[in-house]
Amino acid sequence: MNTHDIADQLKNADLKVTQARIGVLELLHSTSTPSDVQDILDYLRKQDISADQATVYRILKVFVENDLVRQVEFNEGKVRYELASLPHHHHVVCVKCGSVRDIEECDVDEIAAKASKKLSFKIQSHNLEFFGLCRNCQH
Amino acid sequence: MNTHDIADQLKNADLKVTQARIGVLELLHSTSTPSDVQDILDYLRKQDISADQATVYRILKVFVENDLVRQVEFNEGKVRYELASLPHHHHVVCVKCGSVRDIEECDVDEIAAKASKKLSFKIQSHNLEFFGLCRNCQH
DNA sequence: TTACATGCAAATGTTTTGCAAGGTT
DNA sequence: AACCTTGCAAAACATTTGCATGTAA
Repeated sequence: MNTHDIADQLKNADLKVTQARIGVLELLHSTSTPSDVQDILDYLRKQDISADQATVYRILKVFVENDLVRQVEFNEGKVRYELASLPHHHHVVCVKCGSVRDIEECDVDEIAAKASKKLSFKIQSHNLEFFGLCRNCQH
Repeated sequence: MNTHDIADQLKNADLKVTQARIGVLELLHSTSTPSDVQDILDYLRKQDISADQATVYRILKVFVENDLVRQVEFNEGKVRYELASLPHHHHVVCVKCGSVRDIEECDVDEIAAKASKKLSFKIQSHNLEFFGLCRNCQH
């Protein structure tokens, strides 16, 4: 995904194309582990874009509202962000070293459908995270 | 669950029995929605126990380490806590009004087993939260 | 008595907001 | 030009830490 395609992604969502927004999407496109705000600020600084933290939070808010990114949490007391366009998946987080792996399989929709009916909820999304020890940290 | 039983719960975990710890467990026993730290502070104040916030965080840390409570997050940028002794379940969170309902069914273990094998992870726990609109907020 | 738990205060980390200035369309 | 986006500064909220004091066992 190059800068031009990313700009299109923004235009399609009726969002103005700015350096900071492009930078945020670039980072999220380039990594598989969901990024937190600090990751994003560090990346932007390296790219000489250096957006303010308030700007990054506002960008992420707009992106979530426009379904460009999703929020994810790993029990850290802070929110992480990943592209909403990623194929649906879940995460396995190592509680010791923090490494993250993806899981492609997801049979959660059935559970969601049942719950939706039973509770009269209109379910829009779900988060599923696994916690444990990665291969290295098991010793 | 009365105060005596809660004290036993602490003794079984080799933890000293204090008013603040009893209070925290009392609250978590009394509600089905996972509590955040502010909920806990408010509850303790009402009970004239009034623990300091640092104390509450330390209590929760010890409780998590001793498997008395679990951490849960609803994409709020903060951690919530619920009893680990609750039957395994998941949550449905209304993104508009914040109301929370429980789901008892859980077929996630199969997914976990597969992923565990594939990634050589030793999976210890998982969080699954659904987000959507409750019956009232759909209009 | 002894080890652990707490209070207080301060620091650190995360997220939000107001307002003026700047940039995109 | 009009509207949206950003920077800056400050505030609000969430979490952690050091150290002296208090308390359960």
